[in-house]
Amino acid sequence: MSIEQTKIEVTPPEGQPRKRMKREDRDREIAAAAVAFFAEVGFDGDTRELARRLGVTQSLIFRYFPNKAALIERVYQEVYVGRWNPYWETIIADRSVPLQDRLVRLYKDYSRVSLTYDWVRIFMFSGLKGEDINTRYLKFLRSRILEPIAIEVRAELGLPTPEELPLKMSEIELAWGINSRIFYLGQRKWIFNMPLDIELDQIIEHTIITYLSGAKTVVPMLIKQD
Amino acid sequence: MSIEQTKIEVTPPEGQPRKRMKREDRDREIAAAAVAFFAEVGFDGDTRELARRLGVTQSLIFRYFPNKAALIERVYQEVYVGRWNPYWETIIADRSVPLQDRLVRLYKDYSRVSLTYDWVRIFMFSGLKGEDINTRYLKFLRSRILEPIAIEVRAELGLPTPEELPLKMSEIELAWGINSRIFYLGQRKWIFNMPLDIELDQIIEHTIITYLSGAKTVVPMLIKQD
DNA sequence: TTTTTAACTGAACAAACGATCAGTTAAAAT
DNA sequence: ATTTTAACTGATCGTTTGTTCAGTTAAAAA
Repeated sequence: MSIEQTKIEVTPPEGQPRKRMKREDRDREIAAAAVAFFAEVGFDGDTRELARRLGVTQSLIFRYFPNKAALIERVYQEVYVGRWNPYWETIIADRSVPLQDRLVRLYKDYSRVSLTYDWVRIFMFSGLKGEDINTRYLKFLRSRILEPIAIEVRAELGLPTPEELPLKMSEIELAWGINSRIFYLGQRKWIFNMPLDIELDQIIEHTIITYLSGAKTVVPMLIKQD
Repeated sequence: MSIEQTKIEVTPPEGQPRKRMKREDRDREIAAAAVAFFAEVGFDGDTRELARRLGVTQSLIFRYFPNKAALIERVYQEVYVGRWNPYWETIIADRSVPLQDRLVRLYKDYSRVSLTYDWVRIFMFSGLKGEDINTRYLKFLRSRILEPIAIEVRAELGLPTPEELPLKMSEIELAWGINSRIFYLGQRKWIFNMPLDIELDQIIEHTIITYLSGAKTVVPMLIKQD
């Protein structure tokens, strides 16, 4: 599914001139290298260095992408669009499994893609650049993950369904708490150089327990307001 | 305390040549403008544009700072060191006030500085640049805020003191949850362009309630493990 | 008013960068 | 074996950027 599952040879055979590749392969190779490179140094990283890492000349990059902005756009596609797993959306609604287990399973899996070096750093670089792709991603996340979670919490606590009583902003806001927790772990590790002291799986479990026990206290209070 | 409390005139009087300033004043003016400028565009922002905003020539900046790196170092000082409020450390330990109220008060005040445009964005820019100042700040935060909170939670729940039983990593990790929640709000607003749907004060209250009710469930479990 | 001090300017340099293009050559087609 | 195709290179251009410095001038000292 994601690009790095394809084994790509980047270092050229020592001494020998680099073999020519089919357009499609080279295109993917450049895109993959660009993801790794820009994740490391940011989007101001220069194309000569990127070319050097690929073992090709800088001008070749511009034969595959009309300009640097187009290359960056491609990086966004690879990371945001290419790595979303629709399976996550199905886990949440499966009421044959206890809610706590569903959420733990969901976030353990989600964190395997969204807590990678590339993902975390590119998400921040693009956000700081003012790209609207971040806003779009988070709106998507809210509708596909956070709102469904808030709905399941209603059911779990025996409260009215959203049809009977629409979700409050603050219920969804409570669910943001889970994501903020998870994402912050990635930032500590990949941006702030503060490695986690305990195991990720354990933190995720505690995060879910904390969220659910908080929700039990707060949500009934919330839906009574005005 | 912080630099922006001093009223600084930045736009030069129309038409008139810019008045000369005392070294100390100009120094502070440049530093303050640099904070705002780099927060907006990142540390790759060019010094000519910064000078333009100040209404001076670019070469003047280099008469006040030996090079760009020194100017950036100054920005770190302004934001990280200059805005820390020791009062926060005293709120936590005041047992004449209920713990929930202490934490709400602490984080409402803390968020007034750490959820500003400048603070959030510069924190990320410097982190992505690989500066160690972020790591140092977070270690400081952990020792001055998070560990004290974990200690107060022990007391609140009638559990052994840290002298009797040292704090577990996972107890501190649980307290990170509060900060990650707060910081993420700042990122949504100032980086991802996802304005909050409900009031900040309310979110903080829910965050604290959630943390405490989660702690009541999780902490007794944690301190029994090996 | 005159002299001295130091805040400030304008022009310039070298390095780094995105982008272009005419030419080269490996590999596929004949 | 020869031709055709297209992947790739190397050199170069124009801009932007950090940094320097000799000279200018407002304000303080005399």
